[in-house]
Amino acid sequence: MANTEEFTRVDRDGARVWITGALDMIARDGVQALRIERLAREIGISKGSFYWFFHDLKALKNQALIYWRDVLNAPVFEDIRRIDAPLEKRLHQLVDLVLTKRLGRYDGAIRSWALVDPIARQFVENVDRERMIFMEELFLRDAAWDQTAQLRAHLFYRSFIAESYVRCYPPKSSRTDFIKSVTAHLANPCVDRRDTT
Amino acid sequence: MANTEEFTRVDRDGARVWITGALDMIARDGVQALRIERLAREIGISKGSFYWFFHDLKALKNQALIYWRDVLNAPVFEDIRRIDAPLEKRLHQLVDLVLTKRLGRYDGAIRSWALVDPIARQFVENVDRERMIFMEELFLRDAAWDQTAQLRAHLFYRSFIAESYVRCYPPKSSRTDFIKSVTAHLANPCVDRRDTT
DNA sequence: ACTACTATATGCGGTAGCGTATAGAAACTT
DNA sequence: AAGTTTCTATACGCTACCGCATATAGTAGT
Repeated sequence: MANTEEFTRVDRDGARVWITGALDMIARDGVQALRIERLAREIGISKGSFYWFFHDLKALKNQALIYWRDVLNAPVFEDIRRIDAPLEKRLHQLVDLVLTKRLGRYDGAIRSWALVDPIARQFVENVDRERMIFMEELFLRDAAWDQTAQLRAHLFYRSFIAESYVRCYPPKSSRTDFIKSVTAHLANPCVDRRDTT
Repeated sequence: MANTEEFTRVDRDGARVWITGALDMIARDGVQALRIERLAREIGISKGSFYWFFHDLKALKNQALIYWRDVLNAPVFEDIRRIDAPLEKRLHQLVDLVLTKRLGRYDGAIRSWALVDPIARQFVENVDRERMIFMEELFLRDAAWDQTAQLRAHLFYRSFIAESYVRCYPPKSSRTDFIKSVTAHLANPCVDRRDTT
């Protein structure tokens, strides 16, 4: 964004090691802990390599965000769109991809990062927007007539986000139990609702 | 926990300035950014004062967590319990206290902290547990007969948590619109649900 | 004079981390 | 086989301080 002249080397294989390493380090210790030499030690590659691929730490961080957005998120949409199944089944697929296959493993870290850095925040906002368009589409296609579809889509998404930060589940429920309940509960609209007002 | 012999001074007024200042700084820049001298400059009090109240940074951090747990959370329960009203109204009160009166303003920061620090994690887990007991109680009292009460309590809570990290709302909805919808949607159980299986 | 609290000065560790330069390995041209 | 590209390893020089902890003196109220 600021630096238009990016290295052409950032999409090479060697660079990916640095990028995923950076994401791991950020996930473990927070963005502020991400340093070049520290990371070099961690992934077992010398510092010289770093300066061959990136021009400084800022560049690496930027690439990490781009990587998260483009190679860790976008493909999920495609995967889920491809299979044609009822909403609930699709949601299970999504859960599987994001939680058990751990495609969403960096979400928490990057959101925490976004709390303290405007650039990261921008990325998160854009990704959220894209994801929500996808989610709403998913819910609306299944039950276009229902007014609560959008709301349910958002509730579902937020339950996901909260997964990174909340380790508390209903009594006698495991994490997977809970997620299954949420999915089942939100996949179908509520036709008749008790009115207590 | 580790250091049993705490200063008796930590609950004095002067200490509270440091503690809330620390929380503010953590919220703005992350835990790693919290330093004694930096904070002294920020709140405009000299460093000597710090060492009069706390014995080191670790002690301050601990007090910040205790403060968050005991004076920023616990009173909310009392407030909501005191008023006797239907669930939905109570939830609105809760939203008002936590979001507009900003009693939950440090939640995001502390959860991010918990991601990288086991001690903070411990606090968050305990607070979550207490809060969920309270929330479940709230939902169950209103509709003890309903099976989804617990689930709805958790969905509601998680929507809250996600508030710190997601700035994305349904099309043409403001934040308050959305929160109102969520509250209305989750306050009442679903009596009849379309079954598509 | 005593308690509660603040300001300033000092000392100084430490040390992590940046960026560059330079040489070398491995592979693949030609 | 020599040359070129791609990537890695090591060394250096530095330097910026930042930030901790203590000591000591001062203010203000009671």
